[in-house]
Amino acid sequence: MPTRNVVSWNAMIDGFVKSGNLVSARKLFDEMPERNNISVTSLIDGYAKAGDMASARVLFEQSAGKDVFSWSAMITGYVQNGRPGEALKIFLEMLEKNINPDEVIMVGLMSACSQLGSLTLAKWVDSYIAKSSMDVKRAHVLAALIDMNAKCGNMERAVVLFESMPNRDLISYCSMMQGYSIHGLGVKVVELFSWMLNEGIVPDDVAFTVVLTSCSHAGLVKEGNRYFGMMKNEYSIAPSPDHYACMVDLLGRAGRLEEAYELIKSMPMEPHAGAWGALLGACRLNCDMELGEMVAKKLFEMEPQNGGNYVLLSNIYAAADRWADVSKFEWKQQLANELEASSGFSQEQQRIANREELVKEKVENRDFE
DNA sequence: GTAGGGTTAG
Repeated sequence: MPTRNVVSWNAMIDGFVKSGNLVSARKLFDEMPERNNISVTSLIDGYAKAGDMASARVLFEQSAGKDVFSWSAMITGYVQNGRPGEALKIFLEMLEKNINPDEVIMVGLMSACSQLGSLTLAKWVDSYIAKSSMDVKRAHVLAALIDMNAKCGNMERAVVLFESMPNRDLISYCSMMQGYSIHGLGVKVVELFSWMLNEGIVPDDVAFTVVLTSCSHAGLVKEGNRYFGMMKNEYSIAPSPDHYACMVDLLGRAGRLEEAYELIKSMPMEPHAGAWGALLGACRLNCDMELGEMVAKKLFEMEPQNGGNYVLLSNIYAAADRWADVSKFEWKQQLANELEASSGFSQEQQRIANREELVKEKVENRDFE
């Protein structure tokens, strides 16, 4: 029974993909006597999850009779690898092939749209879904719609969608809170967070990241501290290095540099560059040259290729009227930029970024009707 | 036996 055979091969391929063993997945794929769309989609997804969109693309182009699943794997692959322009492009290609998108594809497209921040596209996608026969009440679809509208600057629409939900879950709350956060409405974020708790929804590490960064940006020190404690004590979530970085940022912005520094030193793990970077930003904000120099020195060692650190230190010197030091570090920053530009990885990143910009521009000028 | 929503800097 050849059909049955394909099914078992596919199950094995998917097993390898899910466990991250792409080499074995590929080996099976090459060796199997007969392949179908499912084999291809599994492997495309594997490459996409591993960040290798080039291989995914080759496989996709080679496959005959592409279906919604293979298109979907490509679209979400680009989205998850931060290449929304490519996701959009391939979506448009799919429409030209007269393949109808389903909910999963639209969720991917909305995520791409959020990343692009294009209100034009957001409006088109929103009405496209409304006109379609898709189930708009599905949690995935709604959360994506809320996220897209909030990130593309249509908060009113995001609010309407959110309030129309009969059962809000953790993700839709996070989308909404993040939306308020982006728009500088930290007080609303805190309010929503407590509503969420009142509804009996249990926050996770991401939810705390959202509320903590929001408190930090809005200067809500007391609340931030409270949530940080709540996360550890009431929900038994061990703070990640990123949570610590949020708290360093929160304290630092509020001018409490000493406490911020103490917090870094008290971390149970080695602080990452993000935490030190938050402290350096705070040193700049509070014109603390002594601590700033120390932190900057550490960061120059940890990530010499990051030009931003040189900028921050030279800003600190500028504020202190130490112009000789300023020019010294501006020169160093230039060096760091050149270093970054000369590495192949960054060139690739730059190439992608330029391409994304181009696609975005085209989208803005396109008539979505 | 295949694809899906939320987080992190200055």
